[in-house]
Amino acid sequence: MSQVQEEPKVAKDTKEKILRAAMDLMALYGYKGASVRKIAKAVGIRESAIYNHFKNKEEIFKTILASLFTTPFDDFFENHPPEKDAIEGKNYLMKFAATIKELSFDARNEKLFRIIMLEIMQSDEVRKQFLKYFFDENIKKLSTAFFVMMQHALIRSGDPILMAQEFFAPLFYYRLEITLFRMDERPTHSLSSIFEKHVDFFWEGIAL
Amino acid sequence: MSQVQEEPKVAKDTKEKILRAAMDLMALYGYKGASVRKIAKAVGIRESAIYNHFKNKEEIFKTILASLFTTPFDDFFENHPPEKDAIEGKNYLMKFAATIKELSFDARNEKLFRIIMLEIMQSDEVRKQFLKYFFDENIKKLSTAFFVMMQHALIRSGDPILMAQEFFAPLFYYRLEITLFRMDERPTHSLSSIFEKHVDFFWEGIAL
DNA sequence: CAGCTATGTTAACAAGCGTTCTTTTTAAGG
DNA sequence: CCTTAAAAAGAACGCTTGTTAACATAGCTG
Repeated sequence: MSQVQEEPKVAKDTKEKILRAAMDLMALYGYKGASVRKIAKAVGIRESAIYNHFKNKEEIFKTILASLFTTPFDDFFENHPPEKDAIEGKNYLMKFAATIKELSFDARNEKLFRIIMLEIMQSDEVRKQFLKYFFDENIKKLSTAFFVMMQHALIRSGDPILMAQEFFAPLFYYRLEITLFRMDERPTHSLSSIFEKHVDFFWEGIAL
Repeated sequence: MSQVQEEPKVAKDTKEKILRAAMDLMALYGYKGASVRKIAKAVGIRESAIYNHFKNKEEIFKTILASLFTTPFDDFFENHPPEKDAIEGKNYLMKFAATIKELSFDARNEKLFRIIMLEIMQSDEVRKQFLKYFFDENIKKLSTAFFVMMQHALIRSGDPILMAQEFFAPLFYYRLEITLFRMDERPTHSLSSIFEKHVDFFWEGIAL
């Protein structure tokens, strides 16, 4: 019995340690700056031991990438399908902004965002995924929400996609600002209410 | 006669060639990826000859940086001081957006923007300058414009700084989108009218 | 023309990189 | 206890990196 957990315990442990260390270092120094030796040292093993767990450095990065773009937004739209919940109007937008805000102040998501920003101009894969999530899918879902709001005469009519971009862009902008502030250890508490302010301002501009 | 151009001709020539080559390569591969040897090869000299013109690689980068953040926005606000011209209302915003649009489709500025985005998480100096220009100064000037518009009852009242951020963020977002699209050789002509659309949408939200 | 300075080449350095090979250590199962 | 396989260490490889030193070659200035 116990056929379920057949895998070697320690191995999986260090494999995850490697991924965690690699993620930390890449979030700090980028793909190139996070050398195999530095990663190994952070884990507490020799660099050659890394190759017992990963084919090469790129595979480490690929593995991290795979976890990079999962769930952050999918989760929201699954729990709050625009077709149904967008009726809430401003409240729906507030919930969305609150999600972004949460992510902005979450340590793990901060690391992921850093890696994305560090490699977005270098890695085709990162850029592809970024465009897919941050521009295409996200905007598409949000535009559905605005379309629904228009149908229910909650907001003025117009191009839902443009509206979605206009709504999302400042959120992205503030999120980037927080990350950059934090890198210089500048305080970010003044930015903590900016997401709500954005929704207030935006809603006032579109509400009927 | 011709007393004007007293300086050594060839020297300044190659020094500028080095800067240009370094800028090209750094815009493509980042600071680390643009090795001294690659730069030298692009210029057509040996890597050691570089050190006749610059103390080290970092000095090359610093020199480029110094030219990075000059004038793009300063020019606009000098030619269109918000205290005087913001009376134009929507037209003023349209002019500002047009400037961003121009920069987005200008080859040289594209390179500068790439370098900024590539090094913003790595170089303290780049980040500092970026925050100064793209967030602080820019927003401050724009907020003056909105303040003037409020005084003249062209737009609804509110926090001018928030309004400036809300106006600028989508411009930045679209500009980033264009750069990313172009890296994948995706067409950007569909984005050429987005700046005007943004102004239209935004103005409708704040106009009285 | 001699000499100086600027600019270039050639060669080399120490260090770091990703990766591979061989050997040793560790842990588990029959 | 012995076998076996996994995981780690150690050493080395070929390569690239930034930088320096020694030397050559111009071109201008006296």
